[in-house]
Amino acid sequence: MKASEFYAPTLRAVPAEAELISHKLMLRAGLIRKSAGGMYSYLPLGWRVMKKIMQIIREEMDAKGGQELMMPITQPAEIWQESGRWAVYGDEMMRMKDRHGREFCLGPTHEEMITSLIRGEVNSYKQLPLMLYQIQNKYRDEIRPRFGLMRSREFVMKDLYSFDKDLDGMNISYEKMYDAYDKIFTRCGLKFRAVEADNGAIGGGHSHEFTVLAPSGESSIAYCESCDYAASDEKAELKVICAEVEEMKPLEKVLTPNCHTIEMVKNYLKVPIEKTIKAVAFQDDDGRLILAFVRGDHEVNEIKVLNATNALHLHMAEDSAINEAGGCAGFMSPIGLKDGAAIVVDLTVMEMFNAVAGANEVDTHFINVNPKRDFDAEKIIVTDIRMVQEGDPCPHCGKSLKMTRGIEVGQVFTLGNKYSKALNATFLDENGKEKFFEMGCYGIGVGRTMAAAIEQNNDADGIIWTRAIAPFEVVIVPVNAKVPEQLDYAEKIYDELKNLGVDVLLDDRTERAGVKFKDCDLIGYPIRVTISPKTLESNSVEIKVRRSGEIFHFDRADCVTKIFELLKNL
RNA sequence: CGGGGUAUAAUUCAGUUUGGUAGAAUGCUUGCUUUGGGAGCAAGAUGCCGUAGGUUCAAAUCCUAUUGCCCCGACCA
Repeated sequence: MKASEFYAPTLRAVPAEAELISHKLMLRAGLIRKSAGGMYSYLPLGWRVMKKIMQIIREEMDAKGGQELMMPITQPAEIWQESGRWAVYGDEMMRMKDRHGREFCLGPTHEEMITSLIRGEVNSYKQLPLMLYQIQNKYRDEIRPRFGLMRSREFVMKDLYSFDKDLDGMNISYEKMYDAYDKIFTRCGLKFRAVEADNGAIGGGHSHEFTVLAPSGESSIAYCESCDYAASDEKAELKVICAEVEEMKPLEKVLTPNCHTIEMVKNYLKVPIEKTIKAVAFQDDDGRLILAFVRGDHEVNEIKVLNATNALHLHMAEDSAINEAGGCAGFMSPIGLKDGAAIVVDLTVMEMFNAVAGANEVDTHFINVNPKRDFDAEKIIVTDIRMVQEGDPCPHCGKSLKMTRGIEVGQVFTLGNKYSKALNATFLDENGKEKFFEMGCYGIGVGRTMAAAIEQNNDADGIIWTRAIAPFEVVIVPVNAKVPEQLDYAEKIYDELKNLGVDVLLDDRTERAGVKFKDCDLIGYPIRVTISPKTLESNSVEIKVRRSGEIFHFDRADCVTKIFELLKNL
């Protein structure tokens, strides 16, 4: 490809709409343009990257036995009504009617579609397992689209669905996909983690989110550097932290005037924060009071509290509800509460000795609280309800966990028979017995993967592509394309590289050298080959590696081979 | 849906307070010079001042409504 004929409009000024580095660079480098909130055109340069990522995905899907197909974007309401999700999906679904008034939606996902396609056609265990996928636009009318391709309303997604005859088969399919995802994101040159996720209401199986590590990401994760454990902050399991065993002293009430925060209590009583017990009061939708207790330096994880109490939603409790239960805001204690409130105590709290806790009276705290002795075991729920913190021990290997932020680029999920059951999709097993398919679904956000790659690989000058997904692997720059010797020389190297199968761009534009260099850095081609009067004179070429900034001078005779070798490590 | 911001040239932004002929830089076109890190000189083209009402002799500017976009939050997974 010749740059003089290639449509790659770069911008000098940073568009005002972009906040995120990757978003700014995608606009400046001419990869994408916005048409409406959360809707983007992919320009030739951006689409080249998308196609390379899709190709990697296809190769890895096919390697696991996946078969590509293509389903309609527009889906009839009936199948969604059948699964019960037409009503549930809400405003996030883009809906429309045809001229006859029939209802349709633009597919936010394709479980219903693929299941209705399979049922009736696949009716024997002999046809299983089956893995079908497509790469297609998805539509989700997000409340707040943001960060360019990170959260958009129309986006390219690879979605694969697996069908198995039993749970063992389903788990094998899951493992295959997990492995494929690992290979895909590794090939894309991303630093990522497979993060343990909870699949909530769907239940029954496993779920992992593949998360690219980036400070700008929307999800927060805890991970271990010593083993491969990683989990989202809300899902990270935590082990008990045992305090040193002490002799239990008698429980005692002390006055703590105006000390309604842990910080104040700690300072007033001059005790370390690890010796205090903190209370957080919630109410659920039914008005039930839920009291959560964690160590003073810990934070309550609302999701875990939710799960421990089977509540649907939590909000901060009204003072009146606290008083009714016999408590006192700011001085809450599990000791001496009336029945009715759910009391959830973190595991670590139970291991504390001679601690400080509220006394359910104004300006009063207990000292020498020993939960094992003083809490009424019958009335409390003891479980892990704290939020993970940097330095917490890894549940797998015990080393310190680290916290980071990340971008979720893919997810693998087992569905069991949720959809096959809802849509009555069955087959006959070895015994002639009718069974529901055991399914799994596996998605990758292609645009988000591109954005994440940029987010993770850039500098002040622009993008730094990994060779595998770079729009071009090599760019050849004759510093003055008006000089025939330079252009001829460049064209010969261009042809030779092309013959070797290298994806190469010849920047034959008659721009000044500075403009071309700036564009090269901005767009981020892994290797730049410069042709100038100096290199012509010595019959050589100058090579610049974008990522390292290294500069090499190769003889004309073997430069093509050397460039080819260099590429292998990029 | 709540809070905040914003809308003027292809892009980034002045101009709005105090109403009076639409501005700059970059980009674009043409010519000459220049050619290893976003060149110089000269000549150009480019605007429903988001939209709709209102006030006024006169509105980019004041008033009302409305819409788009950006950020924070809630919601959703």
